[in-house]
Order: sequence, then C-alpha cells, then structure tokens
Amino acid sequence: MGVTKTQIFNIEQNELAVIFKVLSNPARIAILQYISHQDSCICNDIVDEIGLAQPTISQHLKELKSINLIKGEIEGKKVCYCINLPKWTEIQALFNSFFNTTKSNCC
Amino acid sequence: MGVTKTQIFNIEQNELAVIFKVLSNPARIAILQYISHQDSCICNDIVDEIGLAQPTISQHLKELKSINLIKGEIEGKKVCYCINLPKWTEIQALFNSFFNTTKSNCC
DNA sequence: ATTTATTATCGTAATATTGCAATATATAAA
DNA sequence: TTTATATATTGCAATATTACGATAATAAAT
Repeated sequence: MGVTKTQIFNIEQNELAVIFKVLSNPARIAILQYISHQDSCICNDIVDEIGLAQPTISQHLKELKSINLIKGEIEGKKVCYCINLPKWTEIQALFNSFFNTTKSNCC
Repeated sequence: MGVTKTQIFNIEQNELAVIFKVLSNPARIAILQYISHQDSCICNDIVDEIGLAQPTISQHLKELKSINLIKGEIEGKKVCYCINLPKWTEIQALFNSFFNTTKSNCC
C-alpha cells in the first residue's frame, strides 16, 4: 500500500498528522529557522544557505505554504517568504493542547 | 532519490524532524490518545479500537517506541503500553523552544 | 526586443512509508 | 504437552517522499 487510511481517523488526528508531516523534514526545519532569523527572506538566499538544489528548496517552500505556515510576497523578480505568525501561534497552541490532553494516565 | 540529506543539517534540526516524523501519522496520534485515556493500555485493545490490522498496529507501536515516546511492560502474554511521561514532557518543551525561537522577524 | 536573474513546474530515479497476510514467538491455560 | 491467546517479524505490493536536471514562467535591466 503506502497510503494512509485517513478515513478511519477523526479530523483532529488527521490535521495534526498533516502538520507534523510538513515539519518532519530537516530541510524544512532549517528553512523555517533561516527565514525567521533573516531580515530579508528571499528564496535564492535560502538555496545558498541550505545547500540543496533550487527546485528542491522551491518544493519544500510549497509544502510549508500548503498549510499556511509561511506566506510569500512577490517583490519584483524575487519572492519574500515569511513565517505566517497567526498560523504559527495557532499550531503551537494546537500542539500544546495535544500534549496536555494526551499524557493523563501513565504507569 | 527519496533519501533525506541529513548530513547537511545540524543535530537539533534532524532530531526535531525525526520526532515530527514519528508523529506524522494519524494512526500513531490515535494510538497515543487511546493509550493515554485508558486505564489499561493493551495492544490487542488498540487493534480493536483503531481499526487497522494487528501487524500494522505493532509496527506503529515500534516506531513510537523508537524515540521512547511510549514504553511497553510485559504482563503475562500481554504488553502494557504506556506513554513515557518524562520523554513526552521533554518533547513538548523541545517543540515550544522551537516555536518560540523561530517566529522572531516577520513581515 | 533581448538578456539576465529569480522562482516554479515537470519528469524521473532512488528510497521510504503504509498496510496486511503469513508466519514466528512467547506465555498462559487446559 | 497441547492448545489458545497476544504480540512481533517477515515479505511484499501500492503509494509517497526526496532530490535534482531540464525547462518554463516572470519580471527587471540593458
């Protein structure tokens, strides 16, 4: 197979899994860290910084965008990628809610 | 390819990615939630509850164990799986640290 | 209009993941 | 010791992911 049986899980479980999946690659972690620590956040800089080919970075950026973790503003021929702070905060809260409600009983 | 270039990223980035990857499947989310909300946490119950085949559940449990998120105590012919609370708390702190240090500048 | 620079998309190869049937292992009960 | 129960492992098919070369698309500069 290779396909996840999403239909047997609830919305919260699937949503959490999707977000975790987007974050489950060190390149995407590195991109997020790089974007957040730069004044100007431009794709080509990311390529130089991370050390993966430009199409690969572009694809990772697309995945980060797919859950609105980042947003890209077009500035001439460049695109300024930034972390989408409201979504970022929302996801952090979602994670904390998951961690806080999923540790209750324990041997 | 299909293989992640872990060698070009630092330990923190790879570690975060590995943890996120373990959590990036709705079945594993569901297992963690089920384990935490039961008094007795036994693998066979999980199979009945989740709706995936026993080998599939066993494999997911193995992945959760691979990062010490859960621990399994053998009780007769059953195994009592429980959330490993210290690790659970550690990961929550790691995530919060990541989220708090990665949102600084933003358009 | 042509060139240059930046980013996106397509196609593809290599590898990883998901899920399950079949089977193995281990322990308790009969 | 045989049988029943619970869990783990193996092997495999289907699909997903990662990475990149080639190429397209877009916009500024010449």
